[in-house]
Amino acid sequence: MPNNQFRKGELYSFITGKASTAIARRLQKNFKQSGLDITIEQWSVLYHLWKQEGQSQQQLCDATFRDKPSITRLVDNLEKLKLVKRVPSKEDRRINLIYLTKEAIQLQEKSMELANQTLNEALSGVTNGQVEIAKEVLHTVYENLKTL
Amino acid sequence: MPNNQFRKGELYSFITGKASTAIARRLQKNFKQSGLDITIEQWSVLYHLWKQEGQSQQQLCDATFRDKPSITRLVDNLEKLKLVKRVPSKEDRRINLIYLTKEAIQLQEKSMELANQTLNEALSGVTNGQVEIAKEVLHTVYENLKTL
DNA sequence: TTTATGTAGTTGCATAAACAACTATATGCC
DNA sequence: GGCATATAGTTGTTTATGCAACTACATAAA
Repeated sequence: MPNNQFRKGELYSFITGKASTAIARRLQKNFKQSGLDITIEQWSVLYHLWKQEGQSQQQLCDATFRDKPSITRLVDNLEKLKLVKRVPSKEDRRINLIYLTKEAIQLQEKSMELANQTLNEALSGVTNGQVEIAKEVLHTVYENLKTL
Repeated sequence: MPNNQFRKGELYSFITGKASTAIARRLQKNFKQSGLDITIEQWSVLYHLWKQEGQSQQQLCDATFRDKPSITRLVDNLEKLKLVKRVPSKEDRRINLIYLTKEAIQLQEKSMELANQTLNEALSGVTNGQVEIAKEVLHTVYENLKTL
């Protein structure tokens, strides 16, 4: 393990993920200031449904890297907010397909604009080349660890 | 904003922090397998106390990027586990100084070893140069956003 | 057809986070 | 000294996560 010694120094910031916490908080704050009353966790589910609605809860688990109970409850809360609807699949009665309401569809544009704006605040002073490498590293880390 | 268009592509992975979630889960799993019965959040507080004990709760807030209620409750739980003790400051009676118990001191070596091992699992296949750049980017993001 | 096994989703419980409201102590100014 | 203001920490409420245990349905083999 040749890199071992080198790497020991600053494991803390990697493990605790202060940067992503900071981005999440800032996005939440920007949502609030614009009168958008959803959590970032709820937004992260909507994000995948905007790309493709009618996904099963299991598909949302895989897409958002959450376990099944987490998605059950996020969908519960999104349903209470009248942003999504559970529709039982006709082919497989175990499955709920999740569909967006009109209200949720209307949230897409504004919230994606806020997300982009937040990301630009976050990455101010960072070059595209650096961003690319950071993305690669984070992706590799995720790939290395995603399998339980 | 010349980089705007470029950056829009993959905001999602940045914002949701799947990589740091994955590291945190893996470390938690490695703790459990070694019979270490603490959460990563508790570990992150102990981490700063191992470097310097007798810090105030406010100092721990700053160090761990958490708000005061979060630290109050983490210290509550660490106290229940008999890993730390609150000692009222004699100079300023508003302040609690947090000290480690013998049990907590004994946890340091094993848990840091597991943290290093987890980080090496996470960074397998990533070069030192890439890690350095990723660290810089994450640090810049944190600096850009840390002020509420 | 029955039985075993796997998959989708839910519920209970403990821990943690964000935010607002609160208490107690300290500090600085009149 | 007395009052305003700031700081340290706590408590309540809502939302979210991780894990284990559970129900319901599907599939494949005996």
